[in-house]
Amino acid sequence: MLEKSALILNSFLPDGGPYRLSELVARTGLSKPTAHRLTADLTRLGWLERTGAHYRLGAKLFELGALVPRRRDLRETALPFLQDLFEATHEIVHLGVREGLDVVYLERIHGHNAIWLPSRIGGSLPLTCTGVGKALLAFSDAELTERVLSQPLPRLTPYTITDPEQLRTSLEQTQVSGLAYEEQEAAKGVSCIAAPVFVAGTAVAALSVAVPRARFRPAQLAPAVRTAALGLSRALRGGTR
Amino acid sequence: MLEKSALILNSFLPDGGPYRLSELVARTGLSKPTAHRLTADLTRLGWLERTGAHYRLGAKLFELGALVPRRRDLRETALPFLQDLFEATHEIVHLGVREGLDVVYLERIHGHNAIWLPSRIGGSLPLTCTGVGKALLAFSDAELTERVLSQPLPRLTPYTITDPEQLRTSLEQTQVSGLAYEEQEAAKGVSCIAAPVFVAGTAVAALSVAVPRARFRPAQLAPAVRTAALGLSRALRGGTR
DNA sequence: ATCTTTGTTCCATGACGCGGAACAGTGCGG
DNA sequence: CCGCACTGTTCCGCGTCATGGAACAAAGAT
Repeated sequence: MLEKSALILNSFLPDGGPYRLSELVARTGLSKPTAHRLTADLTRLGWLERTGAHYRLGAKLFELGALVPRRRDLRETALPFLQDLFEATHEIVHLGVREGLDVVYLERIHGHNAIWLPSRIGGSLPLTCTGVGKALLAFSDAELTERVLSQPLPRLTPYTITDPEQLRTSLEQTQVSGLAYEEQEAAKGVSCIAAPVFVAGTAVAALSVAVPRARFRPAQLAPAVRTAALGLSRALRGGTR
Repeated sequence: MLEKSALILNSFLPDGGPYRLSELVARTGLSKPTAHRLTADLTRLGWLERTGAHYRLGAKLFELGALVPRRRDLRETALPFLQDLFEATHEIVHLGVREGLDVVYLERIHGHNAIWLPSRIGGSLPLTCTGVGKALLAFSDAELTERVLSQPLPRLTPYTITDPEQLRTSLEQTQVSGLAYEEQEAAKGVSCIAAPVFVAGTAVAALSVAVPRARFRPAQLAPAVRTAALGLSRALRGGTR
């Protein structure tokens, strides 16, 4: 019952629908009457919304999701630093954390005419081909790095690094510089520079700036990203101090 | 089963816990074994998280909540305008929509040393004592206004307007000016100016700037808020045009 | 050390979730 | 205009699994 409801709701990942009843049946493997009854129940609870034949995730989930402490608290204290970074660069700014072998984005702010990127708030991407992901991976347990490098590296663009050794040297470079670079590995034509956020010696998050390749100027961006990451690290350590 | 799970999750509103099992039992009215079993199930699904004796809302809800189309789409197209408004003012910027007799906040951005406000992303406040709420109410059906005015107006501060006639004239003023003012009605020491966002003649959202009373300069803020609201209106109407 | 509160396990009962099947509504193509 | 295919909805008998009282264990409190 609960598990079947979770099947339905999870079938909206990663892009949120909308889906018709028969599509949900196909995606979940539930029987038609069961899916029908459950979608009706979920709609009454506000977890789904129905317009005509189309089901979408419901507003109640938005309210609950915004309260999730592990996400909300970090996002809240990070926001001023993300704003600083945006104001300094006027490029797309990300905040992300690690979840298993993926990065989950907690925040993503941008201005007008923002270029397309696969990153979404609440969405996940591989650690291996994103700026935020590489910053997190470079400062995680060596054990995790080995696990990631030992399996095939997912490819998002023709420029995605899929050779483990090449990725390893890239990670080693960020370990010495404290900055992760990513060039067209997640989206064609866009490069990215990221820095980890440390609390008690472990990288708990990372933030990044994504820039169209044409106007990618690492020398300008690096100090801004590093400054924001250090500021956030300090804020997380010391409370409001 | 589903309903009881919803009882548990909803009992985390409005501030997200954490709660112990016995607190959840008290908040939901469920029996102890049932609550125990359901929290275990919800934890397996990632809808709750447990650290020691404390339950919190889980990361899966954050992922699902971020996908809710009715919230995500509006937030996404509004963000650049909210950034403009923040950059112009460096004060707390809100985006909200109406949900019943409340306003629900979709976005809330701020810088360092932000003052305290009761508004939270995903949280709701009365339409009657918030800038965003008054902007929405002033441009809704007269029927809704009458319904709101006919019942006792909730009070958040000593300055909250609780006299229906006083609120009515305030709403009439915003109808002619296109701007809603709120002075210490939601939080002591903070004033707010808001403007509605129109699509096809109806106010679908509103955005606002909240400012410490000491440096509240309406003449500076009004054009910025109005400009952002008009820009967002146009963007919602015309797509990317 | 005793009492109180909280968390966990067990189990007999029966409520209700389940899905096959049959029906109704919708849209498409001939 | 009619039939066909598909989707959505209702029905209902079966059997599963959720339910909560009770008893037990663990953790604080006095």
